[in-house]
Amino acid sequence: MPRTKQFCEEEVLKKAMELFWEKGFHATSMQDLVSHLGINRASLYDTYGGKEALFNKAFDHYRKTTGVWLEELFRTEPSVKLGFKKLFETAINEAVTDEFRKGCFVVNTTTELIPGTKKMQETLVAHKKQIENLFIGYIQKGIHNGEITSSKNAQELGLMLYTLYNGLRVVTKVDVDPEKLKSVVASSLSVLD
Amino acid sequence: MPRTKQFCEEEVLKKAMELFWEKGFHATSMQDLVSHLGINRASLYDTYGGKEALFNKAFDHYRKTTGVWLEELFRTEPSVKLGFKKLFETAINEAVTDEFRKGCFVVNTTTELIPGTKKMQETLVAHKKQIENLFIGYIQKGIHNGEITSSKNAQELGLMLYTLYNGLRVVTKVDVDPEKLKSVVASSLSVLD
DNA sequence: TTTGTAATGGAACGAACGTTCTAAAATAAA
DNA sequence: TTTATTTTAGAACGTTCGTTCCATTACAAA
Repeated sequence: MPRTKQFCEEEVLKKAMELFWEKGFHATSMQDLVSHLGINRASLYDTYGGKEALFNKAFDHYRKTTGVWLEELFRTEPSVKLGFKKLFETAINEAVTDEFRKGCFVVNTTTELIPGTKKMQETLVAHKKQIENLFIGYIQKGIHNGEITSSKNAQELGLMLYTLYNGLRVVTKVDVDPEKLKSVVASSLSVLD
Repeated sequence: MPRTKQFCEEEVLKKAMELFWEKGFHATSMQDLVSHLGINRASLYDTYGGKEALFNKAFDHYRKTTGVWLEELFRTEPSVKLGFKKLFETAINEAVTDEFRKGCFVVNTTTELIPGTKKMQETLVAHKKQIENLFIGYIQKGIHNGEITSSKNAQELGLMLYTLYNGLRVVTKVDVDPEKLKSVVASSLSVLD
């Protein structure tokens, strides 16, 4: 009696994510989505609900995949300084590579939907806390390792690097000079010495 | 024969600026503007052109006023480190004070309209260059003064502080802990030592 | 092969969009 | 006061918005 789905929910969600990521919530129309997702308008509403519900699902998908990626990076890279270097340089390389200059979906959503969307604000507060804690935990690991001087304040360093990361995601939307930015990253990470 | 205007163009522009600043380009409707500017719809079109033209004028107004303010700050504050401290802490205090959490109009516009608006992209590239050069020039002044070690790279420091500033404008839209952020700023500015 | 659900294309909905227009009211200059 | 222009309120334009609905087609399970 139950039937098998004839399209892959996650693949469609990924396409929706990329569209919202590139154009933002308000500038992306349902017609845009219908045109690009490869499924019918009615199926879209049946499976994901309306525009806002789809956006939230797409946003969650982004958080999940990038979160998993970041945890993996921090888990497998023993050198904290190198781990952060990889994170920042990945962002730079993404900016150079991505022909659409989408930037960071979280940053874009933060500046577009705050103020105004209370629910999203809560999500973004939770997200900030989550990523900040990942940063802080990783730095603490470095302190325990002896890689980072134990006199350093992990919380402060974490917030600083998180802030810098957000800034990087903004300035690289305007223009990218990978060499300059990488040297900025390198010298910024000297706060960990 | 020529008549005097019956409303203050700049005051109206300022109101438009605040609306676009808070809600962004796409989420601000002409009806919103008509409702808040205090002038008639027809006058709005006559004086400022359409929505896009009004947005551009409002955006230029923001650039101009903040640019003047920043130049004044850098011109009158002889201690470079203190000047940057004031700049960053002003952003933090603004985030605490502003009930609407508008953030930075330039950052908001960057993430909303890139990619997609070629003309705006060019404006934002010019803006980045302008502010970066202000940063760099100020740092160079500090190097000449002897406040900053002459071995430092002014360009790199400028770009770093500009990036951090952009990041600050993003993270403070999500939530604000002024004390934590001020200590982050303080320790970040130790790169100038 | 039959059966019931999934997916489709496309029409249709009311609402809101940016913009234009008109005719009346207000007001500064002559 | 007369005159010329600005400002006004509001209707109206065609378009697009998000959403719903329906008849048809496609297809997996029985």
